[in-house]
Amino acid sequence: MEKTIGRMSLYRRLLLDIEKRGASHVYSHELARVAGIGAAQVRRDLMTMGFSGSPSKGYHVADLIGHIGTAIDPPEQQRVALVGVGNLGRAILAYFHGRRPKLAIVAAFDDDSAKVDKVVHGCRCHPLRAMSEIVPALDITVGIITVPAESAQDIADRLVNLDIKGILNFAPAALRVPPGVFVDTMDITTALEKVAYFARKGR
Amino acid sequence: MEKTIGRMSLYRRLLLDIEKRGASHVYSHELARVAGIGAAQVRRDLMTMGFSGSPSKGYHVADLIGHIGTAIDPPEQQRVALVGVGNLGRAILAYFHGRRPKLAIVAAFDDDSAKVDKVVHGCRCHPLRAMSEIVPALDITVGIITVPAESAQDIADRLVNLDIKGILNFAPAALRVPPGVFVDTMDITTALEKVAYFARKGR
DNA sequence: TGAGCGATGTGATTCAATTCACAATGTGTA
DNA sequence: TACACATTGTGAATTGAATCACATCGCTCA
Repeated sequence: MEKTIGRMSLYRRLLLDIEKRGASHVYSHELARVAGIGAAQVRRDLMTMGFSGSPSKGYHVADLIGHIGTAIDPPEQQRVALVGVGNLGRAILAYFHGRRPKLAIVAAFDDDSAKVDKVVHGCRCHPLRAMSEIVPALDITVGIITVPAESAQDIADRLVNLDIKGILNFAPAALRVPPGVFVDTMDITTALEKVAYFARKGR
Repeated sequence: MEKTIGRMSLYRRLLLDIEKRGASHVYSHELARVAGIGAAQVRRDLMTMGFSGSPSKGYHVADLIGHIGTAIDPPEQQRVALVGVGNLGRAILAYFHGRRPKLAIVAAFDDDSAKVDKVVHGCRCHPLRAMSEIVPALDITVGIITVPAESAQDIADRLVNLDIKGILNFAPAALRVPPGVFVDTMDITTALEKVAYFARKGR
């Protein structure tokens, strides 16, 4: 079901597009085509999420968008901290700045004195030591790790101690966390090596 | 087997660390622990790659590093183009700059006139129209897409026409490419939404 | 030398994700 | 109304990854 959740966010983006084009209904095979997957996959996903369409009209676009929202959006604002204000950290701050009111990066942390107390893309940068105060105060439940591999585990441990429940990790390191904390690692180096490999070998 | 290839790159990083600490051999359960997975998984992966250890000594670290290298590294330099020199594009250029001689980003493309002909983190930025000349001239086989979602499919089509065989896509869009072209999409928004979801709901 | 121990290598199994295939259903048409 | 059609919803089959479990091997030590 984890994969299904991941696709919901994609479906919603595609549906917003479709809605903008003025269509009120969409067939599973249409949504599948733009999502680049099979129609059965789409129907299975929507079934898993408890959404029904009607035979011969398909799925009601606006309803489905709403349904996805209630299923995957936080009911009220969910707050995120970003640790490591390097190039990648700044890119992520820039990307999310003001984009999702419901899912906002509200604090950044970095020990580089050139960055501390600066406001980067709408987000103030604090020293690492301030984490233990700011994370609980702002009720932050998700962390984004964009520090070098060597410090990633240490940062993860500290975030876990501060009761963070989800981590999006960009460091090329396998984080170990206790059960109950969800981690997704996006390892860009590994991804590029994999793409390069299959570009050479095929499949 | 795609997953196995993806883990090889991780194993190598961990093994380099282990080697640095002076160990000449490593057990599957040790490697598994630092990789955050099961020991059987590690053995299965190494078996898939045709590497053998010895019972009671484990795997020879230096040999294994070498074996992984010949398995997943390009025999000679493989060249990569990056399209879209925004915040994320720059972060990726900075990260890979000079890091992998065998897998080098050798050209960047962007139509923003403030960027064209500038050298960004060791990589010259060309206008998009120059792609059709530069990509074949430099024998580039892999593309990284860091443009907004709207233009991602267009860029992918152009790269495919220029005979690129692998694409690492950061745009939140499902790219459609002909068979024989490998695509990996790293959708940061979707990933963050997924992490936020499981941070709230658990598992 | 040979018995015991702790690894590896791997067939068999489990588990999850995807795809198939078709009965059930709503819509349009005559 | 009744029929034909295209689509949904979903059990069943398939695929693929991860895990289990154990026969086998190589050291070590008595």
